[in-house]
Amino acid sequence: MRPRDEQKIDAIFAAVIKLTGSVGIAGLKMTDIAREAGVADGTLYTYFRNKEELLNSVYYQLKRKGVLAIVDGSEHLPVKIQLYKMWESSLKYLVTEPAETIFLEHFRVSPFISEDNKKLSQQLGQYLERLLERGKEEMIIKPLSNELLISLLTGFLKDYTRHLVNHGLKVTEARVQESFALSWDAIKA
Amino acid sequence: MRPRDEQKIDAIFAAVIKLTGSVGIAGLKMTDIAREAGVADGTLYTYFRNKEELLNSVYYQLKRKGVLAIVDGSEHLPVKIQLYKMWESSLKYLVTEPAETIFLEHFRVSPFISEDNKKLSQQLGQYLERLLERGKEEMIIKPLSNELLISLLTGFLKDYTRHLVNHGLKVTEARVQESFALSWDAIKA
DNA sequence: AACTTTATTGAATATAAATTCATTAATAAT
DNA sequence: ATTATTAATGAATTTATATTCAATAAAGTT
Repeated sequence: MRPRDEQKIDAIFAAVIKLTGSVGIAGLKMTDIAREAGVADGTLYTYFRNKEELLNSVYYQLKRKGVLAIVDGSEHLPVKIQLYKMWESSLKYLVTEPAETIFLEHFRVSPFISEDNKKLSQQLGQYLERLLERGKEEMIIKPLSNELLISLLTGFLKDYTRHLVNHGLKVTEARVQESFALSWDAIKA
Repeated sequence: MRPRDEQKIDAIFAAVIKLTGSVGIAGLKMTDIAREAGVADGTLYTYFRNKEELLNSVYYQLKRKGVLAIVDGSEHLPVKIQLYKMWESSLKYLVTEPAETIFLEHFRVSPFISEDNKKLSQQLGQYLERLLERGKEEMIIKPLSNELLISLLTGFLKDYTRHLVNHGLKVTEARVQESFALSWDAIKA
């Protein structure tokens, strides 16, 4: 028997993400995905039951990947240092993969998202929450709700990323420091 | 001759925005728009040449409205006060009309947006820029690029809005002050 | 090397959605 | 009142897109 070519799945995922970056979820066509991935239309259906399942798979995979890209094993370092590392790795990750962000944001509000993936959206992010809690205990972070603090960090991060991407700017050490300093001044006690 | 019922245009716009809030641009169907607006499918085409033109009209109108909702005539007041007023009115506006935000964000990356509207996206926002420049001259705002400062303000604003909307929270005076204080601590010199 | 099984292809088909248009209903003008 | 003109309707049509499937190719098994 002939085995599946698992690389194809990666190519298909990459195609979905790349195309979403230019035309959004609204412009995604199975034919275009297939062409971009270098496979025939029908091949998409040996790996995924239908379009909905394909997109939900991409979403699920990106969510997992995104978390891993940010959470590294540096739990012992001071809060501010850990935050800085997260800030840096997030910025680099998001600027490298801007289409992924667009996919995640658009898919969450689309007719395709499954109930399971809707729940997933809310779960993740506990790592950052624990870090902020520690900062509050140590009195170096303002005693405000995590939601407020996280909105500032992630909101700024996303918009700054968009700015860098739109202007073709690199993530330099200076830019990481400059932007992190802004965030830190906001949330520090 | 029979005149056009201009109220219908408003109903159609409202329908587009409302539906986008639940299914995104990707889930928008002309039939659904018509039903939600209380008109027949064909009626959509007496007001708009096609779907693309309809959506671009909604986008254009929202852009103008959004600017007006934020820019009031308080140019003589101190920078910090003006920023606070903008923060407050923006927050109230965005929380009241969350679907509008989704429409604007998704439409910008969609196969429907026209070249004219793409340019429009970039233009607006000079009011805020001038205000920040004034703050820098007065040495009360950090001497950083407007893009960086604006990313922080608008990014945080959007994410905080989303949080309030998702949790059904009201825009109270306390929440406006609390969130503005975070922003201000970030950007102040 | 022949056989079996499953992947792959892409044109054909089915499905979904946008758009049209013959008909009817309102409104204004005469 | 009657007529003229344009809006409004929604079923029919067109167009776009998702999905299927018969034919073929590739890989493993004997």
